[in-house]
Amino acid sequence: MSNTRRKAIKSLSPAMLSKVAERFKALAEPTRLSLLQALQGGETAVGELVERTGLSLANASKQLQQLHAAGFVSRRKDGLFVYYALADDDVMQLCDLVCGRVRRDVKAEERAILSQGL
Amino acid sequence: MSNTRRKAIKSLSPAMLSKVAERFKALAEPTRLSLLQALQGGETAVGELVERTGLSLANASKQLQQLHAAGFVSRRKDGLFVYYALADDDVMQLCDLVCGRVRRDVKAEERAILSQGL
DNA sequence: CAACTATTCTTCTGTATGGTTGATTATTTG
DNA sequence: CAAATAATCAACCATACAGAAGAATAGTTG
Repeated sequence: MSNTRRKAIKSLSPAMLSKVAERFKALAEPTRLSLLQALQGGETAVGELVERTGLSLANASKQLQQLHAAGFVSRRKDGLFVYYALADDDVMQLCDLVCGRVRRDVKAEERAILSQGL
Repeated sequence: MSNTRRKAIKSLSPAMLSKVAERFKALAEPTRLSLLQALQGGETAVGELVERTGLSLANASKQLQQLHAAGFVSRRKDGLFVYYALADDDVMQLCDLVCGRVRRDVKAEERAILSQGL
């Protein structure tokens, strides 16, 4: 029996899979997520992001570059400052989806612990 | 577009950010994505997944465990076989979002190359 | 039980990368 | 020009992890 029923979702080429994985990888680090979070207020300079996140300047800069390479944030230089911003709202859609999962799981875990303590 | 109040991640705790990052990390590897892709046909045993993906048995098993730990796939043992399945359709929503981005970017790149050759 | 099969576990190696530190490049200002 | 500020770059270290190979486990069948 072979896979006769092909769904609307077509199989991606290995090259595509790599690119997709790369994008996910950019979101797979708490520090980068916190930067994205800090960017929700709108376009922000690196220094300000450092204050909001508590990251070191060098590290923040490095992680922002990765987010930029992955296409999740835009970059604009103006004078001494470099301003980053969320590239579009795909990012937040992604996070919302995952956050939903996490919240559900956390709640389930809490329930499990509670029922244990009875 | 009206200025619909976008429900954003409001200051997730570091612990939450870690959990979210972990979920993304599970999707940040081509091999795991290919396993998810192979699971689109429905519940499938490990051996069959190995055939579809070309992964080694040990590796496939390992990666499936990670996907399971992240809650993206379900696991059911029946006799000698272990059957995995997509846990829900969140996974595919996530992938579709990212695939959309990747496709757009690839096309943009193609255009860039074409316009260079003028 | 013993032989067999599907899966998982264990151990190992190479590589990728997060974060730090210090130097370096832009840009403005005196 | 030199000093000050914002950000990036470069080198480094420690850790994490994908993937391979072989041993071990669990369920099946005679």
